Amino acid sequence: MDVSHLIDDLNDAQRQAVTLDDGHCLVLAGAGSGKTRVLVHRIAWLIQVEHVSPMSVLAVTFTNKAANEMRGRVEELLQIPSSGLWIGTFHGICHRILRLHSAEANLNPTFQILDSDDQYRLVRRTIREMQLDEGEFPPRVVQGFINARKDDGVRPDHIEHHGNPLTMQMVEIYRIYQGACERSGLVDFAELMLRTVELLRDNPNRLRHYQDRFSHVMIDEFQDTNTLQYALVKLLAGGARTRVFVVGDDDQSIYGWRGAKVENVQHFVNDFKPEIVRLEQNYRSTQTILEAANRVIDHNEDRMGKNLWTEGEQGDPVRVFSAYNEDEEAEFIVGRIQDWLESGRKPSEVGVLYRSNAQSRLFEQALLRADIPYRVYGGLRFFERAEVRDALGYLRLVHNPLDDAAFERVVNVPARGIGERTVAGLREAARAQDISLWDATRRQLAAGNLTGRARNALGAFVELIEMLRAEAGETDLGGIMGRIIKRSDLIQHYLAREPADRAEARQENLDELVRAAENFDQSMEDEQAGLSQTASFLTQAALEAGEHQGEKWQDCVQLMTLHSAKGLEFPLVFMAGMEEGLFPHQKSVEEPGRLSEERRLAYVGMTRAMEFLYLSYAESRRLHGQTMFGRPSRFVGELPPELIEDIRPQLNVSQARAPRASGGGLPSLGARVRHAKFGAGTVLTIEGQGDNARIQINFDDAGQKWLVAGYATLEPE
DNA sequence: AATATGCTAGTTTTT
DNA sequence: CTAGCATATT
Repeated sequence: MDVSHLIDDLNDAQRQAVTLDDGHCLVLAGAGSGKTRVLVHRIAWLIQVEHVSPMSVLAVTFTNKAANEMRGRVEELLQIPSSGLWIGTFHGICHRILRLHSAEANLNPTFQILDSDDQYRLVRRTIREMQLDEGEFPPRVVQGFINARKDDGVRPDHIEHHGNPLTMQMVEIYRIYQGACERSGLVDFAELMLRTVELLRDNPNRLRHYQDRFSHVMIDEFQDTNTLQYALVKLLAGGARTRVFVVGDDDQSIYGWRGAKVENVQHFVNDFKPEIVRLEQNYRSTQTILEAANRVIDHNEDRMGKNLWTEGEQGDPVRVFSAYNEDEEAEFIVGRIQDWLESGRKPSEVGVLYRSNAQSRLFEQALLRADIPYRVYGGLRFFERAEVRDALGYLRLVHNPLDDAAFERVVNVPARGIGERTVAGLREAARAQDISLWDATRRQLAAGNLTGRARNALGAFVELIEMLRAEAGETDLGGIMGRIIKRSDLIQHYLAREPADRAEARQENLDELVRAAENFDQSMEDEQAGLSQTASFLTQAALEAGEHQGEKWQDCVQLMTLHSAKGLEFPLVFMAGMEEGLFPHQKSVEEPGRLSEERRLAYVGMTRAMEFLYLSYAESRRLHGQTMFGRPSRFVGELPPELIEDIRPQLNVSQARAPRASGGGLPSLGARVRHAKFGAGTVLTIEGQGDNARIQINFDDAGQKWLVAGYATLEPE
């Protein structure tokens, strides 16, 4: 069989990785070095050349997008459907394993996935039930605590609280929250992983089964794995003949704050003694861009070491623009985009990257004024929208009466006169008898424990759900979904409560939801696992929240955070807001170890650019309602001068705009002043007027001080 | 139960 | 400044 197509267009390093015929492998894949290609060709090579059964290959990614792309490309290369081959996200794979062995995992066979929004609600509910102060135990923080413990593989009993009462209380919330999940048959995202690891750890037979089955385990974006994911890899790789092939880039590890452990790359080297292959040839960017990115990342310590190069052109210098303020920065960028479009190139070839979402507004406004189409990444995805979640809440309750989270969500949406007091009574009854809210409601009704209004309202609600449940038995998924939306009166609810355009958008999304249900095709695996059509649909809604914005692909300028940009590429890239405090973010500067992650983020941003790269910063910026004077980001300073073109050389703030402080009156914002004791500094803030004014000054040597104008003697410098 | 007002905090995100 | 949330009011 001719297999040359599998290796012909690969470079030496890529080919070495693809054809490696023994042992484990770590591919250190630089940005734009063709790592997906290597993974895909590796899988094809194993199957076609080494005659490995597709059943024996497990390929794991972090996102559905990556999994889908990999599957598509494998099928394209092999020219056959990739049946038997397991390709999926960590969570998708774990979900599958848990479905297959729900009994051994001590899970209700009809368990459903609790997504972050419903997890948050359940955690908040738990805190309230425990009569704890939400100020002292913010649900967000507790949710993060629980997930972080789970990501570390830790159950409440094993958390070291060192007698710290706050920690002990959080552990207790974790415990009670977990109990509520179990009773309702709900599994959160982290739990999918943790249960699977526990299942395999405590079940030697099951473990051996998977170890025997998977002779090849491949992991994408290995630098993003957390403790639990690494544990899973180690378990699966415990089999004598299992070979592990991981691809990653320590320089692109930007998710440490959510539990990713770059150290896993080093651990992998120590634990598995893999062959290490470096992919350093880049097929994306110009020499200049790569050199600049290399020089920035070079300031980090403890790297595995890697130097990107290209056979491509030198290219233009990296352009650095120093704007007077954030408005001028946005104007500049939009002006350059206009030039780009006038030269005949496309909006979709442009990426505007920034550190935090709040920065998008400026660019949205400026692009709107210039009438340039744009798309902002982030925000809610289809299955995360409130109306979709509300409708799915009904489906969940219809499907599983034990699902208290779903019950809470829909019992009074739309408002049907079931108030907080009524629901509180139901919760108490449910807890007292250790039954679900649904059963408690039915018993309360049957026992005649409820008074007039509440009884009628709850009676109608129960009737509604039971009617839907009866109908569910007689029609298909699309039919049920349609009836849920019709009978629940959700659309009326939005129309009455919200402005027309908003409500119409919700209505369209609900129509879309019905269409999605109608067109839903259950996978063979789900069917074999004994899942109902509805259960599959709900699972997919939780596990794959859908496209961002759900809009059809348009030719738009792409606005996104640096984090979202990972994995993407654009001919023209702007990195905006390159200021100390903003990027690197202040919080990352303060916490040790976080700065190098910020630098990796800068590296990720720069390596998105194919042809042209602009970095810009504003000398003054309104932030939290105050005008701040920042310094350019240290990352700008780390660029080699010979690769840079300064579009506007940085001016001293006082020369640029600010009139000099004049005797008598108040100095201007940004003015340079001199104080007898503190020396020279820059005026940051002025509050009030005349002699009572308070002036904040950033002294070059003494740091930031607040002074009162009437007492402090300030000389213009 | 829906609306008005006041207060506070303010990175990054996938599953 | 402003969005999101909690409390107060009708």
